[in-house]
Amino acid sequence: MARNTNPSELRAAILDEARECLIAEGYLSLSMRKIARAVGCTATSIYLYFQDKDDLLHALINEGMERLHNQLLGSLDGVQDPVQRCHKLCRSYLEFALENRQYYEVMFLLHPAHMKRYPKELYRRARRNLDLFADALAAVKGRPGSEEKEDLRSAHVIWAQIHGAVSLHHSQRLDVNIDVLGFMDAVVDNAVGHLLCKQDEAS
Amino acid sequence: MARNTNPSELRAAILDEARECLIAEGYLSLSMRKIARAVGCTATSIYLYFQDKDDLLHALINEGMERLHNQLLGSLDGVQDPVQRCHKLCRSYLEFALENRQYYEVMFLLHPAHMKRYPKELYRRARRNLDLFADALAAVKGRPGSEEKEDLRSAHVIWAQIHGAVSLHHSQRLDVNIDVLGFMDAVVDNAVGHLLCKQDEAS
Amino acid sequence: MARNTNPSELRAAILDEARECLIAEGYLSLSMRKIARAVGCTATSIYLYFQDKDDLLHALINEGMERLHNQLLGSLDGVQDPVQRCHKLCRSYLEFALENRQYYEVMFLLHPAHMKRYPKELYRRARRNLDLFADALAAVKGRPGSEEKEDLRSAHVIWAQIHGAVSLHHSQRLDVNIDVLGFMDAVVDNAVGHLLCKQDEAS
Amino acid sequence: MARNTNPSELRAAILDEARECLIAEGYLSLSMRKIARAVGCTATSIYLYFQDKDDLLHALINEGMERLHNQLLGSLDGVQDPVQRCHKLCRSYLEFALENRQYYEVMFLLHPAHMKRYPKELYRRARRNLDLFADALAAVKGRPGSEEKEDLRSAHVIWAQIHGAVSLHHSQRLDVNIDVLGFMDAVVDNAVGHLLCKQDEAS
DNA sequence: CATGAATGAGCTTTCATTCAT
DNA sequence: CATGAATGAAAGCTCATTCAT
Repeated sequence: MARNTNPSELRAAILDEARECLIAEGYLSLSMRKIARAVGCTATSIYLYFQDKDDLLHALINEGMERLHNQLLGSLDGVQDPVQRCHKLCRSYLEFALENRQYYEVMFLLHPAHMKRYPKELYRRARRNLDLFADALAAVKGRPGSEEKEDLRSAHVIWAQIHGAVSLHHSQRLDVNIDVLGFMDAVVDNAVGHLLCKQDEAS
Repeated sequence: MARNTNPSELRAAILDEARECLIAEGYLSLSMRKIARAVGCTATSIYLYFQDKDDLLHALINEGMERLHNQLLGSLDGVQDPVQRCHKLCRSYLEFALENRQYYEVMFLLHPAHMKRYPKELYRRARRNLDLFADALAAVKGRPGSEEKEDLRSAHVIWAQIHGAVSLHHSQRLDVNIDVLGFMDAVVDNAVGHLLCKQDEAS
Repeated sequence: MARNTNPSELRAAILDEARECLIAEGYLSLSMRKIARAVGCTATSIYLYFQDKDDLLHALINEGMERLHNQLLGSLDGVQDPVQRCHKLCRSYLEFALENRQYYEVMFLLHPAHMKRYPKELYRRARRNLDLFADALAAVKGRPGSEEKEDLRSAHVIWAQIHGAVSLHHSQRLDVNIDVLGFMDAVVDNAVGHLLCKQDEAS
Repeated sequence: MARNTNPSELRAAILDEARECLIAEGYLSLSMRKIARAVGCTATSIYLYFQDKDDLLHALINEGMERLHNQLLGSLDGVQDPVQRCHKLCRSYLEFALENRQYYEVMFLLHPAHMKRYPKELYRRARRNLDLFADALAAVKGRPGSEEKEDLRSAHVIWAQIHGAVSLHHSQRLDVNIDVLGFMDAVVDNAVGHLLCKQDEAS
């Protein structure tokens, strides 16, 4: 495992293990040494591929964003109805968040003070996930891409709704009397349902 | 500053500084030594007032919950209309969250794995804040206190919406093109508006 | 428990608790704070009765020496035969050692570097325990008190034999295949038996 | 001294200093920091060579056991007479103990509660030292290796005798009027002499 | 006689990072 | 491309002790 033929294989291995560590033990226990031990190389070697811990984290986040993007795209496969598409996106995002807790936390929750600023070019790619939501919303309203600002804001509102539910769940702030699955259903309904409601009003 | 005239002044000062440290660097870098340095006492002294780090955090959370409760209660003063009351609660909660990021993070974001279990009796007091929302919702539906479970869930949905918005903002995940205040308005509208919408349907 | 009527009751209580702590958790965990907590007074109060931790330890050792002395004396009650008396002393010492492990360690094992020099006047009292052995040995040889040096040395030899057995047992260095009780019997036999053996030779 | 030419020099230096610290202040005050300071490296560096404090202690014990073993073996060189061999072993052990108090304490006095369990494979090597005694005793009785249990016990009795003398000396519990060398002679005589005495009886 | 407040030094251990090779 | 050695800072916490009251 230690000696790889392909030179960039090690980089991949490091990312893999870092992800595993992250998912298994959380950000707090994510240490260069542990990753190195798991990969089978020295801690120093990691610095050959990543400037520092933050750089590694950024790569990790980026990877997560790609995965999320693919999952979101996949969820839209063959779905035509605009409202349905919104629904699918929410569901898909929710699933990703619930299945990748620690990952999700680094991606969307980690306090900026603990990380260097996320680089612009990476951010641009990450933004595509939000755009999926915005586009879907625009489609619902029948005007593809126009009035971007409003769609972007609406996307943020929906995002906030789901993100809030996820993060309350992750940090175990939900009351014990709440049935989690039912709650999540209600959350998605509220996020998307409101849209229709608003639309009905408009029409 | 070391020797305070008032005996419990130091305790208050520690709590204050702990809050400051939290806002400045987040939970992960909250250290007893840093707090002590900021306060102007030794780390050991902190242990005179708090059993350990977790105890200090619990005190912080509790303090925040009390403040929030008072603020929420205050916001309802003289407001009769049930829907208006919901609106007020949301606004008030939002204001608190935005103005007290330092508190807010420990109160609602800090992962339990990083902290001893929050003591039951403190939790019971904290729960009152959620109850305010649930009660207001019940009032909207015209059936005071009945169907508690559904009201509790609805309260959670609203809470998730606002909490999500706040936490995205705090962790600086909101797109730069988003006008924060406008976004927050939209969030509250969505949280409460949906209620009405649903009610209209029902009627 | 905290407020005693008799002023010197507290001193006694401190010693009692210190002994308990010592027996229960060993020297390493013996802390002024713990003792104070157990007694129900503040750590500061201990300093009213004992100059410092070493002073307290000395008092503790002294107490132990007195107890041992009484136990040794008691064991001789009604026993006339000189050799029997030697035997009884050994047995009695052994019992004390086995039943008061942590106590015993402080009395006879604690590294001098961890304690101020044991005060002369206390030492003199402690010496009486050895004297009991030396006197008994002298009696065996039929010459009461004469040739003190040789008797003192012999007493030390016997003492070393038993102390060695006890201390190997306490620090769990005895092989698992050794039956402890049988071993201790053999040890006492060896300590005393040799005496007789030597005497037989002499006669 | 920080950067050593020979890579494993530091490891040796650490062990050396640890031993020195032990003799100077005893186990209780043995601290990684102190060792590091004495060696001239940082405390962190110690962790490059030893997993933790216990690991360091185990290494120290092991080293001591090996040395003792070699010394015991050496003392038997060319000695044929069984009783003489017993005598030599005792003398040799005694010399080791007196000349290596630093080792000796960790090896035979340190309470297990203060240390991780001594690893089995190391213990097996350490046991060889006791076996030397047991074998020598069996030889005296003319039955090589048989009746192991009894020989093992006798070995323990002798061991206890010498160990007791040594440990009283180390912890400075011997009376000032005792001539140490003479005392030690008497101790060895007692340990071995008794054997012969017993044997004479038997014959 | 007794306390409450405070200190400073100490502990073991982990961390991200660097540098010479 | 990769390593082994080393560092300095920091963490949470406990300790014996002092001092003013």
